[in-house]
Amino acid sequence: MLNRVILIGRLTRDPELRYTPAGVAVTQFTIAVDRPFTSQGGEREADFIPVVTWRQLAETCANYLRKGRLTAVEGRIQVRNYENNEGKRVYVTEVIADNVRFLESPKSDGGSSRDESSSYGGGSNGGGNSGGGNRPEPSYGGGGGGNRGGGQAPRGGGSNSQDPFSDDGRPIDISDDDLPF
Amino acid sequence: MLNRVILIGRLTRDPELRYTPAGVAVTQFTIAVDRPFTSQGGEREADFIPVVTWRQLAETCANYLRKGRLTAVEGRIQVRNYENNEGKRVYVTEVIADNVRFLESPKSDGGSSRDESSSYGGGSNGGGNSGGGNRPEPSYGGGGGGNRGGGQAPRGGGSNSQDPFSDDGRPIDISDDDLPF
Amino acid sequence: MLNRVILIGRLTRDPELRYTPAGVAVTQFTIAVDRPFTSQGGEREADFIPVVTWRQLAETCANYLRKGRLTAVEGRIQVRNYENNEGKRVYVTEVIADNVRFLESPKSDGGSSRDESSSYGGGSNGGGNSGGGNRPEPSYGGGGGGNRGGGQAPRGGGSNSQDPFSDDGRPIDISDDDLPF
Amino acid sequence: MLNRVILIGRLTRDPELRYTPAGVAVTQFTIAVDRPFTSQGGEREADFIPVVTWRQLAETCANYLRKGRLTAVEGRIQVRNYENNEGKRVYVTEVIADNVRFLESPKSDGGSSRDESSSYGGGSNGGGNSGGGNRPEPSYGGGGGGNRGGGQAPRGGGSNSQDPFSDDGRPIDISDDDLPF
DNA sequence: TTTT
DNA sequence: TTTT
Repeated sequence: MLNRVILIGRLTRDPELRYTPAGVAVTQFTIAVDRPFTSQGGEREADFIPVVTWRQLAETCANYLRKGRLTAVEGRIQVRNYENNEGKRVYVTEVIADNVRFLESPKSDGGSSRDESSSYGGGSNGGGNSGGGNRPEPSYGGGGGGNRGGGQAPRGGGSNSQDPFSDDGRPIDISDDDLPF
Repeated sequence: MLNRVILIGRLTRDPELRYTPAGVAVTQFTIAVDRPFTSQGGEREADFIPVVTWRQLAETCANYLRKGRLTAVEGRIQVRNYENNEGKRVYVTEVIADNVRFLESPKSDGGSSRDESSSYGGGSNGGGNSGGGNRPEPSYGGGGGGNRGGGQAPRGGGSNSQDPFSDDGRPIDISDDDLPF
Repeated sequence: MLNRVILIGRLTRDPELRYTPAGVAVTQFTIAVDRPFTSQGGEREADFIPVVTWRQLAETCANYLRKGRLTAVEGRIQVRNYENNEGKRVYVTEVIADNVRFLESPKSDGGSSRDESSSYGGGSNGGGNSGGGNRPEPSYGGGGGGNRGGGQAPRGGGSNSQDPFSDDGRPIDISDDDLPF
Repeated sequence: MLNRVILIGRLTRDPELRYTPAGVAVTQFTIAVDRPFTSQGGEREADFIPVVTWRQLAETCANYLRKGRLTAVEGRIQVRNYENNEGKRVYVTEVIADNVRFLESPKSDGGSSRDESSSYGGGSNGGGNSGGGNRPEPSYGGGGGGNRGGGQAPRGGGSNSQDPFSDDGRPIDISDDDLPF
């Protein structure tokens, strides 16, 4: 009846934008959220939490988020399941985001995104607010918005039995005929 | 850096209380949270979200929560992983709760409460931890409290490579020598 | 950039439904939320938090919420201000709800709302989902939904300088020419 | 029974640290949170939300937060009231924070960081609580932690009937010798 | 002005 | 009285 999640953490990789066969944008990324305590060995551990965004928000995320960027995510927990190729049911837990806030401006202007991401807050921060190469930046430095009560994993017409995110690379094999948003 | 979850839903089963070898109480249950929209076929689906509580809160939950009961859970998302017996890494996502609120009072167990038991195919609470009726109830009808910034899955001294919740039945195979709380 | 509130508590009074001059429904109520600790004297205190809902959600709340009812509210904090009749600026903090969940069914069917609130989980639960007297009930026993990113206090065309909730009784003195939702 | 708030916004001023007569640290600040929509006139408005922190967290906030800094706040809504000097009851709504995250590092104020200083009219934080430059910074760029279920208005020995923030006055006398990180 |  |  109520399902709300708020996370602040850093992207572990650049986001992945795909399109469903019907052309709906889906972006997937993982954010690392440090745990509020240290482990036995005194190390700070993190939880790596998969996030999914849909439609307009998916495209904004794909455009503006990059590996290492500090990000706030608001959404709900979704648990979907599918049968893998060994006939075993696999459960996948993701945060379906309806609001994403970019807490860091890109700043870098010189390098590739590899450069940027390898630094993790370090690296050359030089050069004002100017843009990272070829992408437009949101005026506010914030972003997000979204389709609340809406965003969700599309349920395949016939087969829900495949992980839409398992076959990286090409258009995902899901149907989106009647997405409820 | 920030990781907060709030859920309201109903227990899919009676909670399971166990103890680590060092005697720390752990309770696991799953709550079903209806999605805020209907599926293609017009059915209302739900997410089944695993919840873990520790220590005092674990014992309170084991005492007062029952299958079908409407419950609010506050906590954080934790993603742990272990290697299964086929040598494959398995990821488990759970909500580590630090606050649980009992939104329904037990009402009686003798008979009249048809209404109550009809939710969730209820009825026989047989086996396991159950045994309705013989437990004290919290005066307020609420519950919870907890160890924030604390609760977490204990990380085994030597082997983290086993799902502590996979072998239902006997004392779980985890070490808790230095639980950080 | 992010503003989210989740509350569970009980209505201190029946909700008040009004309409703006342009016919937009607004419902105001206060929920009492017990504090997670006791006061000096060992008494359990509560915060009394004003909640505002708009449009469809306002009407649903007016129809189904009653004094004493346990309720979950999701929304954002809004601080508005106006100048009172002594020329002094007054600040009003409210939760603008976009999701409200009814955690208790009405149950009573005979009596007044006084009767209702005194029962508290008691009373006859008989007869499935059947309705409390003269009002339709939501099928699920839940309710809510709403206009996220939307709901907000309408800002008066000319004068924002009056508390829209101060003169109980008749149509509120606010303009809603271009409510952004 | 449940009361949780999460905010991300910017400090409108430097935080104010004080001590209760019994020596408990209290820090107050306001964060501006942009609304998720624009007003009639197309302007982006904000809510200005007062935040209170206690004890260790108060001192950390006083040490590391500054006007303009992007900050995440987690806590609960508290509504207190007192009688003002005209004998009228005044209601004050604040967020009592138990977790504060510093989303922007100070970066330095000495020289190189053009980028940084240009964004906030940086540099001289003149007067008040400031003292730029001479404080250690948290290694992670994050901060916070706190006393959950704890943070609360200290209950004065005799009179609770006074606004602890009413006697604004002069610079406060704090030490930061033993920062917790 | 407050709910249970 | 407000931040960017």
